[in-house]
Amino acid sequence: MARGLNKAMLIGHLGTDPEMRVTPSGQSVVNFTLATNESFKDSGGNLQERTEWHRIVAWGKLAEICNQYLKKGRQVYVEGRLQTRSWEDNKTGEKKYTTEIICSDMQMLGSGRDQGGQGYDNSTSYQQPASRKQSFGNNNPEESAPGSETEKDDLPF
Amino acid sequence: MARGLNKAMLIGHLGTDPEMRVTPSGQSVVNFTLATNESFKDSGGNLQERTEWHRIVAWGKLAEICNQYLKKGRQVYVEGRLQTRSWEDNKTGEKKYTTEIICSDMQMLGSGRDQGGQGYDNSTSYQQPASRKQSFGNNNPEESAPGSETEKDDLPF
Amino acid sequence: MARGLNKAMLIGHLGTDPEMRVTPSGQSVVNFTLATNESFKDSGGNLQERTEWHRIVAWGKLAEICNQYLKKGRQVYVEGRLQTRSWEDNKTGEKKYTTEIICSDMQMLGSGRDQGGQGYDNSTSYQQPASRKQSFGNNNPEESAPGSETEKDDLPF
Amino acid sequence: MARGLNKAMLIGHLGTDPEMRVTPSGQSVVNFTLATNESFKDSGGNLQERTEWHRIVAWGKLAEICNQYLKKGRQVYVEGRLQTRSWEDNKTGEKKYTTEIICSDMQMLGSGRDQGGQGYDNSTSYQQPASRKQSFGNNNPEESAPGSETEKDDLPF
DNA sequence: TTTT
DNA sequence: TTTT
Repeated sequence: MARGLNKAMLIGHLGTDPEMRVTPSGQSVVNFTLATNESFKDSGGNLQERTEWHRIVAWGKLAEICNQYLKKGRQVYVEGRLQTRSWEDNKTGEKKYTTEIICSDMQMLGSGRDQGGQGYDNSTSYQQPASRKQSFGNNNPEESAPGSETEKDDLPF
Repeated sequence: MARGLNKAMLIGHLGTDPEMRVTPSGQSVVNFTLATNESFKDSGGNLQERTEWHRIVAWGKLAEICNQYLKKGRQVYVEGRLQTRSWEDNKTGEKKYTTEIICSDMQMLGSGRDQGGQGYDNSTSYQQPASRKQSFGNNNPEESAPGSETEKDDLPF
Repeated sequence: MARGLNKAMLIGHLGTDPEMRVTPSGQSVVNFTLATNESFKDSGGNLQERTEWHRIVAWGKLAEICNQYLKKGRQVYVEGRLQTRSWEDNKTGEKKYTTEIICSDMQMLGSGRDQGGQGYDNSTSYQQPASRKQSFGNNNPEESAPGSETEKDDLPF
Repeated sequence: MARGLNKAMLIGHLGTDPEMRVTPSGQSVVNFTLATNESFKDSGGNLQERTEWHRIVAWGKLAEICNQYLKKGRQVYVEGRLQTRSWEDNKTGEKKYTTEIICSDMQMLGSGRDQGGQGYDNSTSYQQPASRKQSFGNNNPEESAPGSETEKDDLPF
């Protein structure tokens, strides 16, 4: 359960193809960068553009889906939580920090035609289970009875 | 899975105590209203206040927690999806519509001392599982190994 | 200023062309509907689809931009606040309620090629000023010095 | 105007009193850190707690309000955009990166009684103007109109 | 009434 | 460095 809210919501384009790896314990992780663009006027009244780059991390099945369907240039919606991790620079021994968005929901936007798409279903989205967050039963039990196989399928399409 | 985003996020105070019922199939549902307040200046420059009322619905364990811990006046954060349902007015036979927020995440805010609180843990929050939404594995499998008992407990405190 | 949070965030497709009108006081208003789609498995394990329809309202320049660039079928991101207004049914005299999203930010998504697009810049977004909300100076004054003409232009493209 | 969405939403407690400074050009800036807490069960099924720390930056009037009313320990809602800036470490000459949330909306939560509060209006919130974002007129001019009946009903149900 |  |  969260005690406090920690949420990031982004719409942007992938700057790189997703990079997939598998942890020693056998879990899938994917990393990619996402650019969000913003225009503003500077103090001289000239229209300027700023691009902000975000580091996205996804785990498990969501990682696999990102790896399979996302490509550099693809427009996506990403929702997740902010996480800053520290690591030691091998060369200097210094402690460094990186802030990442741990993705819990991803949606492909647009038609995918000019996005390097090759026949995927571009309007599908994917959401992580809330199992880590101490769940409290079904959201709407009229739709999904106890014992249904809802979560046992691997892929929804 | 969502195809598209449908999200509401509210911070406000309960206008009523939660009302709990159990469906014929044995599922818990809770309803309450939430007031969000906004101030603005009218065209005369005078500060005006507007209160917007929202109808909140929660299912399952989240319903039970709302029922147990929330009281009229309590300040909460509510996240959910918008849903408009129609029903027939018994007296006139007319079709009517109500828009509700189907709650998937709730957090109690503040210290609870002057909120009618009687000893509850005011900083706990609760989130629905994403089981209805075709999940894809654990959010961060390093923390919650396959086969762990994460979701088998009833209450997180 | 808001006292409380009242926010809706949607990604969906327009179900209708925007309908524009001008109020007696000369203000532009636009209305359109937005569909958000969600798939889920029913208790029998079958994939079901649900479409939720939302009523979107935009005012002022944002209304004009919606009117000019949006078309039925267009995929957009919409952010706004929930507002329920009541009106009297002319035929029955009954009081009725409608919940709408008062749009404060809109973005066109995708490439626009197969969306009825006719040469507009599809990646532009538009955001309402916060003038009604008791503002407190510039967000980042290094970028927009006092006295700059930031808000005097009508159209950003 | 944004082209793409870049939004962070946080509810947490200040880890430090806000630190205010004034830029050479005379603009106010405030910095503080915000802790968001999350509980989860580890793979052994034990309840663990994680605290995530966020660096918040506010400009202009919003900076002044944060400086005046916020204190270490205060619970707040913060909304803003993610921004990563780089700087050179004086000692090592290395390039380093920091991700901050440029605050555009802030709300004090709770009653403020045990939060070091000294008579401020604890339920006030503050929102930046959207002047940098190329605004398009009034959000809802019907509300600013003298004598409109829009807001006179109390309860919609 | 949208989209895939 | 916060909070419960």
